[in-house]
Amino acid sequence: MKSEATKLREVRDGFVAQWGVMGSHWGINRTMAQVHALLMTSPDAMSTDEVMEELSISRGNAHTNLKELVNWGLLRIVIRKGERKEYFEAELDVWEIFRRIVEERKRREIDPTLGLLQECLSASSGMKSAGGRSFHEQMKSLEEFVRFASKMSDRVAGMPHGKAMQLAMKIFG
Amino acid sequence: MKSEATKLREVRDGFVAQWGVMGSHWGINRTMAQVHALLMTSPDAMSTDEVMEELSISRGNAHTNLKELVNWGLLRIVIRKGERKEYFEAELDVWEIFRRIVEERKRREIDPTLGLLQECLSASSGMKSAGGRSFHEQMKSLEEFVRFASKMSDRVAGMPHGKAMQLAMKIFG
DNA sequence: CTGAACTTTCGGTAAATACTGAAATATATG
DNA sequence: CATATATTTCAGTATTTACCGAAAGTTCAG
Repeated sequence: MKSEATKLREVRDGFVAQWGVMGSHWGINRTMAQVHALLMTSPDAMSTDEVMEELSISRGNAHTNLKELVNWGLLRIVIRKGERKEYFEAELDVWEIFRRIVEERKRREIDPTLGLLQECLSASSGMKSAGGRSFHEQMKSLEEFVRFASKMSDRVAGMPHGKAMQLAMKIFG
Repeated sequence: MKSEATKLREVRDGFVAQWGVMGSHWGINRTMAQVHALLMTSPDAMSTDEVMEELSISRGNAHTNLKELVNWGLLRIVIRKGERKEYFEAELDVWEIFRRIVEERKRREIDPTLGLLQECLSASSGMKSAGGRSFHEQMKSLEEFVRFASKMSDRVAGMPHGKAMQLAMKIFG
């Protein structure tokens, strides 16, 4: 009979591996997603060496991805007194995780897109030809929409969990 | 002095190229994003050959990406009477574009994630150890949240443009 | 200041992904 | 059914992205 600890290790390893696959299906580095999954399901903070060991990856790789996750705000660095090593612990609150991801994706995806659209918008303003005007119109609708989406995602991600749930109820009701 | 047609060609080429860069920054094939940009700003439907020509890409590449965009529901195939070639035209309505993208990303990103979480949830239910129970709890919060997000994105993407705007006003108000 | 503990960087390499070009297949026309 | 026209597939190749491991850099205690 399999011990509970063994079973847990198996299930957790499966989770880590699959979360990595998911990650790569939505444009996130596989290893980064695995590190995140590992720490989200770790009872304790882990050091770079422990992460290397657990995932069988190199120091450089572990380092890069841990730091990237810190940049995303999904991991925190913690220091244990009397030790010089850095340990990493995951943000566990799902709403907080969601907010960080929305914020980061907005910064990386939405904001630069908006910039591009605004350039095209002004570069094509005042064009007289049919082609020029229809291009301008299309840029205008896109720019309006993306600007709007940007504002909305700020709003939602800025809400505390409770407020967001209230709002959600309105949508369902 | 530069003619308006020349200027338009420049601006549009810039848009197509940059839209491609954007795409690759959010996990979408660069070429696919370029093809999409090209057709969104084309006054007329285009054939595979015209797309190849315009973007200087091979037939196979053009074909694959055009068909993929049709799968996403972002392009339609149109047939001109008296001709055997297929032409492609883009969906131009921004709300419609948004809905298609949300739907597709949900199908690819959210649904499989939910499946994984549900497996981990049931595999860890009833565990007695501290580690087992905290793993189960974490899976539970994630599963609840993702299931909820899934439902919300269905709701929003299922709304007609007008309804969605009304709702948006509530959030701002 | 010196050495040990730990972190960061980076050139070379491996793996994954996208693209080409041509052949194979399908479809319409006479 | 023969031919021309158009679409689809795919093996080989090119490009991009991720990873390793060792060396360089940093920090801190003694």
